[in-house]
Amino acid sequence: MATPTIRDVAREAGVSTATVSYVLNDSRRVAEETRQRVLQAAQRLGYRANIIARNLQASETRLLGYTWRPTPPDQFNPILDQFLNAIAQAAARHEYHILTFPTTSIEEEIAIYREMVLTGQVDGFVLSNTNLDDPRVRALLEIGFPFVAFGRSNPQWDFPWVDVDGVHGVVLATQHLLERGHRRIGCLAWPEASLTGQYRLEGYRRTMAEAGLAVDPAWIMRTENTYEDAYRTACAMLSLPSRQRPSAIIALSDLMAIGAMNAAADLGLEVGRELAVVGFDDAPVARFLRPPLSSLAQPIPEVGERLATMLIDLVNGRQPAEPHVLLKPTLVVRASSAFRYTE
Amino acid sequence: MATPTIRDVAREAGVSTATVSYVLNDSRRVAEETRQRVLQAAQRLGYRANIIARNLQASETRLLGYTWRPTPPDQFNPILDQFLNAIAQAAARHEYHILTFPTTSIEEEIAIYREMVLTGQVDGFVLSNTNLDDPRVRALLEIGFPFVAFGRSNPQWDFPWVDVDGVHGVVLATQHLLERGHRRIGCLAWPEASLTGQYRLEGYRRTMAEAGLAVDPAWIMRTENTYEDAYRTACAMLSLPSRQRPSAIIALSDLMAIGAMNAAADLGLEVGRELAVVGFDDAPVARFLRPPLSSLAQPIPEVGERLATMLIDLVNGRQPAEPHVLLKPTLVVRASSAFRYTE
DNA sequence: GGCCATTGTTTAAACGTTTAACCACAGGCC
DNA sequence: GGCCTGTGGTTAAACGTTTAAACAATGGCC
Repeated sequence: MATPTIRDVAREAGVSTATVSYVLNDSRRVAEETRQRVLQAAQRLGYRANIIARNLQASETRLLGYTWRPTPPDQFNPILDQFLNAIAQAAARHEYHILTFPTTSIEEEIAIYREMVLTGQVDGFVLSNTNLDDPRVRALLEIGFPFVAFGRSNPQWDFPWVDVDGVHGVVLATQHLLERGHRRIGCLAWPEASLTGQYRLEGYRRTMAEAGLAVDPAWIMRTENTYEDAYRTACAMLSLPSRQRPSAIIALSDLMAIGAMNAAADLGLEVGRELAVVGFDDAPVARFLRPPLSSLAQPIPEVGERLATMLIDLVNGRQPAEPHVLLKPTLVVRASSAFRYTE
Repeated sequence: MATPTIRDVAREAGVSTATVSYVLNDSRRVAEETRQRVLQAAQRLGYRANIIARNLQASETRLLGYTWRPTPPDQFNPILDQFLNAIAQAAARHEYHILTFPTTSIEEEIAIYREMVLTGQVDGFVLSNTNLDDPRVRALLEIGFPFVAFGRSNPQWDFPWVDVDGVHGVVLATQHLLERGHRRIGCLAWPEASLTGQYRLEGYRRTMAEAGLAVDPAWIMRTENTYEDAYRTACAMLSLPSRQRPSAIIALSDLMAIGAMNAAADLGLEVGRELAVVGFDDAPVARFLRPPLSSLAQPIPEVGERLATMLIDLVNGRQPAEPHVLLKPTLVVRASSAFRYTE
């Protein structure tokens, strides 16, 4: 009843364990007749090689570690599901699996990385949500352990990453709004410390400049990525005198976009007619909002796919073909910004 | 530079590997002086026992497997984040970790379970989203491998599960609506095949019966758990003649509740004044909707916590103290149903 | 017939732990 | 002095693979 080992198969086939291993892994020439005997014996016993034993021998785990901070109740994580799935799927294709573990702070996260490296629990790590001078990146570079990151960190540091081009995304959004007739466009941005926030804001600034439009400083307001903050800040922006008030708002996340939409509604402004709103992330719920929210969709499946294969390359000592990948988001236009705006 | 093994520590401390192991695991009396020498040697070398080797020796993996179907684009998964975190956290407390892997169908899922059991890749499984006569439950019972399920399946089958009491949840919701003056209450339900759907609907039926109210068959409409279906179905329900039309709708999920809210809006009915809507799951977005959506919150952290500890008990051959746990959801009342209704 | 190459198989070490079984020694007791 | 007990340590097997190295048998060639 206990699961059969390679020894059982060897006995059953009247052959040594080495031969069994060679047959099953196709790693050496074996006489056809013997081959068949072994295969049949394995089949009969329902034998499958034990993974831990194999891993010990190969001194690898075929596990990739991933952790993320649990989402606080005033936010939501629109991509975890897709992201996790994408990396797990790509990993599975190479017979790797994802090991998830919870962490509550960056410090704890780093401590656990160290511990896992030392105990040999995983072969590499996937980081997400990196920031400027991210201490996790620094730590892993210093340890010299394989990892890849969803997001950039410090141009000086050489490590493999995949990121979504925030500049390009917001350029698309801004151009789209300009096309629809908007001239006063506001941006609900993140604190300056956020690298992702910097890129996205840059897209806005650049496009406005190229269009020859001056940006009123009151049109750029920074807040934390929470609904409440975004709501309050949008209220402030929309309470500007009517000649100064933006007719369109780009929010750096869908969560904040929802805050803006609700602020507008509470101030008696109709989103989709008097005010345009565009978000970022294309959260599943964006389609279901009233009006449906335009948003920048990140190619999360491809991000995950690329990260996983890059990491597997690294783990196996291969230099990834493209260690820095910048993918383009696509703008999904919905009713919140589809209308033509006229003064 | 290579990570040190127990042999290195033994050499460094001038002692055998057995002694090192005994000291580090506190599994036998060792003279204090030797103990210190070993501890210091280990410290000096930064030694940590290799997990794979330990696992091979103990023939365990300290991994718990979990898989879920990626959410299709017309739905969302409001609890994955929390759930995964809860089980990972509880598991970590006992030095277990979660292994995630993707599957695209129930059949594939079962095949992978079989494979993982045979190759000894995990010590047990966490199932979620179980249904009546769930084939996964049947397969794992037949294999005789440790698992726990979030959700019930077949009263005849004896297996450990944790579930949220759907009957009680919808009883709460229905009572709440009755209290606010509603008499014609509709229910957006799931296809009959859904066990969870059966329980929830039962809560509605029971409460209506206890209140002595006859349920018009047109008030119960079944659809798949998608936004589009829910929207269409809600339109149908709200297009009933005004004396027959429900003044309140209980939807079996927040996704469907959103469909109902939008249907109402499109038919010119004001949710929160003319129509009450209550959902189920308390998705993060429920708070941000307009009006904010009342919903039944599932105690997901506790579900995950219980499941993980139950599974770890099982894996270690202990009978879980409570193998069947039914937790109560709580009703979160928000503006979508807080108002008092009068004809 | 001796030598060599080729083919097919086995032997045994290795991966890094844990742990049962054994051993050495000291002290106490008769 | 012999025996027993307790203490503190070591030896070696085991977990289940993979794989380098050794070995045996066969056939071809000079």
